[in-house]
Amino acid sequence: MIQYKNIQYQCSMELTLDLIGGKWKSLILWHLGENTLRFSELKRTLPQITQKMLTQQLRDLEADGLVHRYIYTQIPPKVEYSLTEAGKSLLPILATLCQWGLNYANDVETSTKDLLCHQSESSSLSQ
Amino acid sequence: MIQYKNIQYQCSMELTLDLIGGKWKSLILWHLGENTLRFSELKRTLPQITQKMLTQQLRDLEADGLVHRYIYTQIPPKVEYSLTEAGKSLLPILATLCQWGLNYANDVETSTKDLLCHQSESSSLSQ
DNA sequence: TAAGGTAGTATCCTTTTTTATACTGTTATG
DNA sequence: CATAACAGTATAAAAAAGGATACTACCTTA
Repeated sequence: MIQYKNIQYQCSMELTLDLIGGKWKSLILWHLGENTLRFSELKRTLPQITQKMLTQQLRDLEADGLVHRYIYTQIPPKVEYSLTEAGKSLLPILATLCQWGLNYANDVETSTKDLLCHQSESSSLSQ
Repeated sequence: MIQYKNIQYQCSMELTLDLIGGKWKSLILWHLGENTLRFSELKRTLPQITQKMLTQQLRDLEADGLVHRYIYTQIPPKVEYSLTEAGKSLLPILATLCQWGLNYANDVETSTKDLLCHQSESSSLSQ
């Protein structure tokens, strides 16, 4: 049992999911791990995300103290996003998750190839 | 760039998220890490989840080879869920995530207390 | 006969998430 | 003047996720 922002969690996993779950947050954190990035740079790094989503997720991450937002008061506007210490502390875990996905896909790929040896036409992506 | 089930991922993090993202999957995996569980036991472990969601997520996890489903052909029905090797390989990472959430909440709790000592009106993040 | 446990489906509905589109205001460039 | 880049907002709509309820089929117990 753990509490954060007036929410009770039976398991700290649920808390973790609230902080970094969803389609974009861990991806954003991951890409900010390499560099400090401006809004538009981040947008280009994640071409699929919409401006609204990017703004929203960054605001959430900022409110949870995982991302820092630095506004240069200049024109045209310049805003830089970087990881806080808390955000940085997640990087090794995200790296492990990334690597796990890679290994997983390779293992499946390999065992799929074994199967494909017995099939006549293997490459089409019928969908 | 990585591929799985005819989907292209720019980053293996996205693949990982497809496999274990969402509100329930990592929670289910986490609870199955301790024991093999029957459907109804799992349901009691996660009281908030509906039968439909539990069934759906378990089917997804099974299709991705993370969970094994063993049906006893008996009446009343008995179905046991357990982690596959791939599922088990995730446990250490989930444990780390869990621990990270715990540390995070404790740190925030502590620093919030510090702040409150000095604080009459300083907290508003006007924006 | 009725209720309860088992592991689900089926259907409809609500909520949340995500997307699409248009728009703001400033400066610089052509 | 028109366009583009910047960092967003606002609004509406679509899609996905999640929830509520009822239902199946079988057996056991009362």
